[in-house]
Amino acid sequence: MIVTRFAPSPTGYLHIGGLRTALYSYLWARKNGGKFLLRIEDTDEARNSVEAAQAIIEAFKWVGMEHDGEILYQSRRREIYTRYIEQLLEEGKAYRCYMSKEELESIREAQKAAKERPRYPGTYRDFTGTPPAGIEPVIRIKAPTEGHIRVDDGIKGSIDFPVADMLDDFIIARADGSPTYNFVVAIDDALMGVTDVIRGDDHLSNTPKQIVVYNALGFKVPKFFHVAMINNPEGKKLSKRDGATDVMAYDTMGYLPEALLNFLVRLGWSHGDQEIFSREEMLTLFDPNHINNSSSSFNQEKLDWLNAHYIKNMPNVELAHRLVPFGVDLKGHDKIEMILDLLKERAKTMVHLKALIDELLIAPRVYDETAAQKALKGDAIEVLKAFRTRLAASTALHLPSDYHVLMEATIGELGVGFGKIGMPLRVALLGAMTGPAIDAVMAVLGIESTLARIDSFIAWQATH
RNA sequence: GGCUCCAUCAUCUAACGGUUAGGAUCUCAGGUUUUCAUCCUGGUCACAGGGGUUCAAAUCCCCUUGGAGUCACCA
Repeated sequence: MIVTRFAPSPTGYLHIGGLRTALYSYLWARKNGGKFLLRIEDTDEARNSVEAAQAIIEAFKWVGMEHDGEILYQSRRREIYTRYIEQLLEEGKAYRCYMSKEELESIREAQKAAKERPRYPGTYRDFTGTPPAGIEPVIRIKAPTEGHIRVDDGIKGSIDFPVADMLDDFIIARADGSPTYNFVVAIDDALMGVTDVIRGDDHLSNTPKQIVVYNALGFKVPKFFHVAMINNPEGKKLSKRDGATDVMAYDTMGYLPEALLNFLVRLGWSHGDQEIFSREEMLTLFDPNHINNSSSSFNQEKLDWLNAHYIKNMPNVELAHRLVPFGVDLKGHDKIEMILDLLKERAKTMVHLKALIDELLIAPRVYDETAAQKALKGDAIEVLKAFRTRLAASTALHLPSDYHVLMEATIGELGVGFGKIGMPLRVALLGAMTGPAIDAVMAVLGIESTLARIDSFIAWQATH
């Protein structure tokens, strides 16, 4: 069985890059009928863990991703780690190091000055004498001193890390007894039964250390997939300065979770030429072995395009429902279908769609000057008045075509072109030169509102 | 600086050594739309550079260059 996990450190919110690796992990587990676990890495900053977990759960909920089982908090697993530390101590695979921070620091300085790699020299590795007084020891693990550690990565291939150039006897427990990251990660992954670790590229150089721990404890090393980072449009690492990195900010901005997920799944992974992936398709097609090995840049235009696509293709009932959190309540409006059909293909985001709905449903307070000027050329106002008269005399108009007939009749009577009626009407009803088909706008507004808007405009132009 | 990773259009990417290097976003030009948007059609745009290996290289190897990550009693 495939078991994956997402193991964020509690920094406050779910990062867009984190969501991608979480998504990959989720898809891979679910595709194989396995498990997708969640673990909070709060060995150090225990204070934020509750909020962080909630923020992550909230984001997971928003995109419709669910983890299996209970959330694991590393801060609550101290005894487990302590037990393994003691085990390693007893087996002679780890040892107490009494070197003071100051001494360690001066050694590092000397090494740097000599242009050597800063590393712990192994002073207490085989120490048997009496330890110096007054120093709380840290626990170091005995790492190999030569040869290579091989990481078989599902994305990068097989990588050989030369031990001499990158490892030393690293600390697995601090002076206060608390375990360190690389130690607990390996233990938890092993204990949780994680078979496939899908995580960010930035953990690649941690992997040899974790393998040392796996080996010392006799655990089976999982399969690793190190996904390259997401860069900003300038090609640099994505940071808070690049605008939205918080997943939930995309909700606020009016992005649909399915669009964001589709965008992220395609950012670094592909399936031939396919661009649009439903949840079901992701689930059946995703394969971490086809993840691209180079880093990628976040590009807003494509997200916008995807978002527009999902808005456009969403059933109106569903769309109306999703619009509620954005402050749009169309419940009870008898023209919901017409309104949404008219506007959804013009919206890039839900926020945009709300704006479009408001523009349609709320009578214009101001008229675009240049638009009005253009629309009122010649005897346009007379045409508008003629139309108004016809409209006032009409009853039972429902469809756009009903209003269209009325427009045709007006210009037929006056012997003018369609533009003579279309433009003035457009400005009168919407206050601008652009917008949805004008007959459809009238069908949405109904006779009363349409008349009112025309009258307002006529009154306005009389004073201009 | 050491170690490691990465390198195809502006961007996301395809290519199982043999293709006129394909698709998508963006952009541009047409068409549809009384307008705008959508939609449709078409165009511009890429194998970082240099060496090898091979009948044949975007693809394999090496070097250069350029990016990135990481080197803690952080995670």
